[in-house]
Amino acid sequence: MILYNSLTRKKEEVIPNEAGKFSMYTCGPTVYHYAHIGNLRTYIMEDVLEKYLRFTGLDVTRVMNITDVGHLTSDGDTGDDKMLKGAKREHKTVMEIAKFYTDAFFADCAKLGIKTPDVVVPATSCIDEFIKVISSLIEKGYAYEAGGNIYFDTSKLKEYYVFGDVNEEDLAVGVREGVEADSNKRNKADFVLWFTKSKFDSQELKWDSPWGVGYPGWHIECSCISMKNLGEKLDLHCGGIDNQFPHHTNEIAQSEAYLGHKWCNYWFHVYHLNDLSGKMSKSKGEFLTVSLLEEKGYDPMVYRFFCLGSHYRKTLVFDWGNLDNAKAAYEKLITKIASIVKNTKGDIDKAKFGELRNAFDSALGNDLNTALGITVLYDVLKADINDATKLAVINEIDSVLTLGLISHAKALNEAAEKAEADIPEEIMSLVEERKAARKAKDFAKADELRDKITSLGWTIEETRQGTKVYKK
RNA sequence: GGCGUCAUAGCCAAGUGGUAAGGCGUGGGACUGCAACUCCCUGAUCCCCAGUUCAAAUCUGGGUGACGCCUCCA
Repeated sequence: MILYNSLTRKKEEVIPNEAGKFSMYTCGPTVYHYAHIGNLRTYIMEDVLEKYLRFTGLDVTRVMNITDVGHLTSDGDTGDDKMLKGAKREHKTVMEIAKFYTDAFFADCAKLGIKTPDVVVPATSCIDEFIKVISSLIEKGYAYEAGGNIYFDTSKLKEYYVFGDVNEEDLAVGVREGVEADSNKRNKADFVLWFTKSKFDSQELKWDSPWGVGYPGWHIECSCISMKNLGEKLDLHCGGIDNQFPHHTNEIAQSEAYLGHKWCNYWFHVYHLNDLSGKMSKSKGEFLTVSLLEEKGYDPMVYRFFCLGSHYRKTLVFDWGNLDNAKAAYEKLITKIASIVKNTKGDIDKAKFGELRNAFDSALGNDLNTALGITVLYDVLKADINDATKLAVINEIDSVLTLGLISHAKALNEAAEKAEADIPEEIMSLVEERKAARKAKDFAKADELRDKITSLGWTIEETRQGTKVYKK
């Protein structure tokens, strides 16, 4: 496939290190709170990428970390630990918080059709690995101790700013409020590998290390977890665009300093979901979670459909009107599929099947053009082929898009049948009464009866197939 | 200030030099007692300026705007 590589800033043909196999690393969540739907956009797009790579025949191994320690709100020496903040807020221990929000994260993922990666690793389970790599970095002269902490020395690298041509002098330091420069650092861009003497000393989770009792910096976990599980050469690393710098830049610095050779070939960054006022965050505006979407009557799949309608390298603006737009489109799509899902007779037209499958393949194969992939879905529905063939193609497409197309369509049909069977006597007699009124052209009475049926929580419609009654 | 991404109809969006796909919405129509459903029809010269070319939304140069990052963030 062709994919935009953030590292080279070009679209490139993806060539695995080892033919037929593919290693993929994903920056997982910091489990201090629920994920909001902006966070989840990234995981949705990564999920589609993973499934598409499998669709093309690659044997993908995907690893994700869970950040359950060491992620400070500031990388200076002064920030709070996010995990500890969460724990304080909820009067729980850090481990309880981590467990709770890890479970919540995967529950949300499941609702959105996001497959759990093959390997999921909490940072706290790899402390030995971190210590091993940090020790080695010190030995090799890439890290130093200052003020009790271990820092990575970015001046030892030939190239540190790999994602853009940055002149360090031009970096604005402390542009954000509340960020202080750390005077222990030898260079502006140096970052902490291990904390022992943080000013913030109430850190709950600490481990012994050659440099004293402490805890790891944020960046080291991803490098170590990736190298431990996927080896010295990684095919693709993905994450949200905001992680490009400093997190991913630092990962490359550490990993390649440690390994002594190139580490990861392709970098995939998903752009943000914004609201009307800009970047979505957990602290401002509505805290949009999957549960909130459900409460408001949106199937989580509608949100997935909304995301797939746009390109991962484009900022997507969320507002309820846009989501309604996606909801209407998604429901219409399901309705259309529901009308063909019953009719599976006939042979699959192999040639047409291949043609349509190819159309989808080349859409996704061109820098993951999911919007065009969805268009292929409409082409399939309109194509002059039998329903069995249509369903076969849709099934293929949905193995990548995971919009629950066929299962939702079947559920829709079943629900309609069930609803019909479940209509209580009381409603049924009103419906019959209304039919009689209509026949007698007493439309005032018919409308009155429809209002009554509606007020009892049922909906009645005249469709081409006759009167349809169903629970709201 | 530096770096990066993006810029096509009300919204989402395709398009990778040969004369603007598709979806949602809107408006109109068919059907229906009405409504809903369904079906049909309906819209843009592509942020601006200059250049290359027989031909540019697509290439080049210069602007403008939005968003992101520059040590919390997906």
